[in-house]
Amino acid sequence: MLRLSRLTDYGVVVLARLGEGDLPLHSAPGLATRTGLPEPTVAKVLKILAQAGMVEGLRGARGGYRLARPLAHIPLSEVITAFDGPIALTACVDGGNGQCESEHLCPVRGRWDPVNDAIRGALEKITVAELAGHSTAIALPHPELRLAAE
Amino acid sequence: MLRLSRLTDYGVVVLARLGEGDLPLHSAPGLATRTGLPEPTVAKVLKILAQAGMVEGLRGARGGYRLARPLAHIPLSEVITAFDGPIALTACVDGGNGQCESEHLCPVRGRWDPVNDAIRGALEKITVAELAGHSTAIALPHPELRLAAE
DNA sequence: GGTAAATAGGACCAATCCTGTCCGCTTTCC
DNA sequence: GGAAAGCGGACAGGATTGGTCCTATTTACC
Repeated sequence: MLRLSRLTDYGVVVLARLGEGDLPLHSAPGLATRTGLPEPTVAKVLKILAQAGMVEGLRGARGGYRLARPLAHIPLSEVITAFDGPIALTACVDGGNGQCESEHLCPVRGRWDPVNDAIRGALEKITVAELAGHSTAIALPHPELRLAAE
Repeated sequence: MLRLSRLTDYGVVVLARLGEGDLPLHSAPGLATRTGLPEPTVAKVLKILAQAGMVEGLRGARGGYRLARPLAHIPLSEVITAFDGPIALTACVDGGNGQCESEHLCPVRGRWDPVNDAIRGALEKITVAELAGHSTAIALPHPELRLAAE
């Protein structure tokens, strides 16, 4: 179904909550109650977001997480990459040196790259702010996501 | 990794081989040897392609499969839909009535639709012929896959 | 008319991947 | 010094997918 992992979905939701701006700092337990997600899961999501540099974690009592950048500067592609790894539709991507045993027989060798690039490009153009909907984002549907050849 | 299923990948490869045009008819065992894929898998792929109307199966001895349409008329989105189901990045899509228990808490409710539409649009624009590369396709990289806002 | 070859359809098992959770450690405020 | 919170890793359960096999049906050839 071309689905991205559930963690990625959670990541966007958590980021959106973090950007709601009433408080600059949110704790993982607090975010858990506000999102309706289980607390250990939210903690895991925040850890991944912190490692990827989208949020900053402040340790110690009265600690918590805050956005490292405004949501409008976080492209969706970055969230997906943090949780799901590189954005690519097939396993045989970007180089793909000899890891496919039918390589010499494969008629589509290397042809997937432009497709992957197109998907990547689309996901780089939309930001989490636009998904959250409470920002300076353009109203949906996104004009920049329409394709040139239409 | 935003990957589509391996079967889909096989589907494209098998379609590409079917379109190589030397013979109009190919048997599943024959395609298996020509693609380097195990025969039962190729058979399964062909059955799915036949159900989806992209290839036609001719039963009986001297039977086989042939393309129902030229590859240039088979968009990549159709192959993906046949193997992986509807093209959507998240589970909460297109309607999504009450199947998400945190629905009332979710700040990104319904916002994914334009993203999904953009991906769908990109995958409808490219055909299997272009992936196969032996056709009347435009040379890569595909100009129609570039986004408008660049 | 019989046999062989090939598709059609479905069921099945194994393996992989993902999810969700938990633990111990470190840091910081009160 | 204690409590609260983040950090890092490990781990088991479950769902999904991949790959295989079996049987029935159809058709060409002898």
